[in-house]
Amino acid sequence: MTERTAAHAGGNQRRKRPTMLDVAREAGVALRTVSRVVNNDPTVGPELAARIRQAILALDYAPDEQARQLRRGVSGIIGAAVRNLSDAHPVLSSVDRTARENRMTVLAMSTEDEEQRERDAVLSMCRRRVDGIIMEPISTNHQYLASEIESGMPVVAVDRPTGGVAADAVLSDNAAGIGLGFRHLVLHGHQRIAYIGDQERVFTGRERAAAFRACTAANGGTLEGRVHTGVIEPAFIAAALAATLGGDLPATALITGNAQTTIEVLRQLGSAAGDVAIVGFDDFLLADLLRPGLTVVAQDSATIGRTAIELLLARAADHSRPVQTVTVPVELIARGSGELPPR
Amino acid sequence: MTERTAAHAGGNQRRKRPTMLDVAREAGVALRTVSRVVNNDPTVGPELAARIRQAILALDYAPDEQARQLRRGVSGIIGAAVRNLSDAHPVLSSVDRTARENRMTVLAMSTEDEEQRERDAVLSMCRRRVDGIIMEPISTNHQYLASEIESGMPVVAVDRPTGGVAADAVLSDNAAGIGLGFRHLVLHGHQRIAYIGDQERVFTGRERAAAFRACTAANGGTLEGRVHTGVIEPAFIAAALAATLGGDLPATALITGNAQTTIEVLRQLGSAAGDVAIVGFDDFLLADLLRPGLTVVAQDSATIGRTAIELLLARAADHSRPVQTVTVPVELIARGSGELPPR
DNA sequence: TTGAAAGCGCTAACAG
DNA sequence: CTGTTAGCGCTTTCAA
Repeated sequence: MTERTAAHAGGNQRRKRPTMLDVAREAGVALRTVSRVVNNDPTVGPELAARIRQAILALDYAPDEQARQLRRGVSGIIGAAVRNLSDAHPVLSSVDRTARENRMTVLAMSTEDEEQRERDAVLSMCRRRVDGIIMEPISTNHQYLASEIESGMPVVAVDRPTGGVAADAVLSDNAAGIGLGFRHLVLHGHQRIAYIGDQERVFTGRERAAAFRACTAANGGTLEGRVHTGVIEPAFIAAALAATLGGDLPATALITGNAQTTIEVLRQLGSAAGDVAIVGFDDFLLADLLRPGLTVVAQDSATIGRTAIELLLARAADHSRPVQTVTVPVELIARGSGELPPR
Repeated sequence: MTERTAAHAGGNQRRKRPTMLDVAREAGVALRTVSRVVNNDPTVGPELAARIRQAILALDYAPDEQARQLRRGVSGIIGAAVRNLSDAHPVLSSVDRTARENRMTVLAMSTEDEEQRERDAVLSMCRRRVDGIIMEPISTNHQYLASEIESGMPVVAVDRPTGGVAADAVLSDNAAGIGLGFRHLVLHGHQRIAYIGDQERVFTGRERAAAFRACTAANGGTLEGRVHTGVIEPAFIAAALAATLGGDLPATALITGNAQTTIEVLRQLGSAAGDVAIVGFDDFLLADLLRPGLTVVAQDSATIGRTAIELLLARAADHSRPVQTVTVPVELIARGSGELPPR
């Protein structure tokens, strides 16, 4: 690591920031009048307004949002507690876009899938008096939010519902997604289909596994050795793969319950990935560049993010509106891996 | 999209949030004393402190960070203006982690590679009085930040330097990275190596293209038709690929200047990707799952993010310290595509 | 050790 | 149309 050091900092002499009062003095008017101009209040004489605007430019004045918002009681900030900031996070991106369309900015904090972190993040957002919170719940119990919600903090859960308190939520249609994948595989000749996915104490893991069981039963298949749920780790995936692909009647097709599972499965299958049909839940970048291309059940992140903001703003506008859960459709994208015939 | 609506919102009756004064009254003490307890000031009698803490719990009081920070003059927030929030953004993740280690939170805004958006984002962060700003510059001129920097706002540029104002910066060693890739390909027998990358008005595009030219020259090769820089779009990539891989003496190896270029190149090459050796600048998720695995020059995002925060905090602590540019080493990761022999 | 009072920078009643 | 006067919820001199 190389460090190149310049002669000196530009702003050695730290200039004091001008306040609204400075502008008022500069323009020879009262504080209130400056405030009016800053807020585009039309009830200011045109020449006075011009003089004030000139003073603003001369002093290079910019209003202090923190102070303004303390006074007005709104922050213009929406908090987003998401699982992580590093992986592709299309929902966060959509939230950000929609927030900006509504002249709000997003304060994102990552929970790293830890309950404690979720709690810290969300409560710190509350203390910062954000105008609302969008969260991907990690905990299953959100009692700690009860008093905040009661105080009028809009909270919208995304991907999973909250537990213990009523809050608006935006969820993907997990059951339909599994159904899509399952039927797709059956249509391509598969009868022995297995499922590998997240632990069932996680909401999505539970919903998807249940849907898979229902599909299998409806299709007249056996469930024995076909459903593997657990913490996504190499060892678990290895065991699940051995169990499903080994034996007398190995599965000819696999449904993987989320992106993390899919990726680990592909990694472990290596060049054998072409031997078994795969439909993955969740789309991800580069899934189309794999060979075979990965067939996925894709969530509609854009709609999810937009809907979350809409629910949040609706609740902020009307605190007594009924709590709502919106289910967003998913879509199957065929790219090759899900169309492989049984072998 | 299905909407399920519950009977009624929990918090129909919006409860007023308790203030510090409420706590003081509840505990029968002065406001100041509550403040002391909240800030862990040891000069409070133990039993009084206990009584106050009890009142805090009873009222479920949480201090208003916005007010506290207005008064103290710090916000506890670091602004991060990054190119986007959706793609994997390892630097943002590292910034977030390091910020939290320093008890600060990150306000991330995306610039979407637009100069106007960068300006809006950064100036809005300034108005919010964040404690410092980390930015991936899009513009080449940052005069608009001069007065803010002069007022003491710490600004750290990441990936590219600022223009027109002196600010700390953290950059990857672009020249070394290109050198690593180039030598790696030469070592594997390549003499006709081409470069496809970002337009040269972008700092990194310029640095990497220049380094590639220097390497080629030092290696005694021709530059004719070997360097293609432009806005990364399918048409540009198609033209570049046609030019480098067609003709009498087609290139046998490719260096791609950034992740976006690499991905588009791979997409267009399709199954022909195994015919030409490729070293990509920038690592990305799943690069190891491609076949052949993608050989990359990887930036050290963790170090970049951590260093950015460190520079920011150092400047916040000492506004007259010299401006510094830190160059972070890169690393070549061989996965197959860069080890293909010429053909 | 505790308390009263004065602001941080701004907006919002209410007069003139 | 403009100015005066109170605060938003908190920290911080400065006395007691």
